[in-house]
Amino acid sequence: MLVRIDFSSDEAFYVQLKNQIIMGIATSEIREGESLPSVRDLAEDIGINMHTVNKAYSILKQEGYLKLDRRKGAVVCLDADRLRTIEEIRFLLKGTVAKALCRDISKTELHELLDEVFEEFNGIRKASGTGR
Amino acid sequence: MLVRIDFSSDEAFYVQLKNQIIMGIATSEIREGESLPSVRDLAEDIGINMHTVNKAYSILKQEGYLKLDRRKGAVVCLDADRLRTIEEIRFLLKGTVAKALCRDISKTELHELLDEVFEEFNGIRKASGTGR
DNA sequence: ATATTTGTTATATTTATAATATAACAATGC
DNA sequence: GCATTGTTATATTATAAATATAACAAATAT
Repeated sequence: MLVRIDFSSDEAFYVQLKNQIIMGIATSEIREGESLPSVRDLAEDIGINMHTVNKAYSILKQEGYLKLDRRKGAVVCLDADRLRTIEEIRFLLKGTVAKALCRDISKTELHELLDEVFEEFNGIRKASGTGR
Repeated sequence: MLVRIDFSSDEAFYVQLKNQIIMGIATSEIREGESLPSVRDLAEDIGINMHTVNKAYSILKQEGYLKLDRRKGAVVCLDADRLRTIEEIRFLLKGTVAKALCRDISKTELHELLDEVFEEFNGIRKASGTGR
């Protein structure tokens, strides 16, 4: 899977990496059971330090996106409990809605934008046997 | 308007302040044309440095939430162009949808969550003559 | 069996950013 | 005139990010 670090961004490298991996899982670019490159390989590939990659992997493990297996490496394994995820999403939406309200963007418009973003994902997502 | 800094949070003070002010505008706790306390007063009130408050105000000014007037102080003034805001919201939604897809949270569920968050805001928001 | 690669941990250093501390300036209000 | 406003400048401290080596145990490969 393709990863690119923006070295001029104000976002921390490990955050960029973490988000791109989540995006990769969401678009089925990388699927459940599949492995990511080793921390050393990926670090070499994208031009950052091994520990920075390790930090991203560790957080993704803690947040329930990866399982770190000695034989298979970093394996995509989505086993977080739904309730906590829903609370996280509610929190994210709260910030988004706040900004929308400040700009007189209506509830309807937000729903439309949400649909558009979903359409965007459907365009990128690859066919899958799992239904995800 | 009420502001409280969580000193044990991992979020930077100026980010906490910035988000709480945006939340305050969204809930009409503070309205367009109204002023925030001076950087020195607010800093004193919430127990942080003047420059940290100034940083939050400056960013809010740059992002089109405040206008800094010498006579009135930091005045709420929402004049950002809609297109850029919509792009920002689309970006935020993209991240949220990605996480939702990883957890098998459906489009319908997200729409429902969005409605719930709106309901939450409607509960908090105070009546206003402007329609905001 | 030996060598290599894996995740993982430890320690140290450098760099960047956040936060604080004083100080000062020009413009405004009282 | 005097206090307060946003604003800028400079310096220091504290924290976090990023890098650099190194090492260990477990697993894989040769």
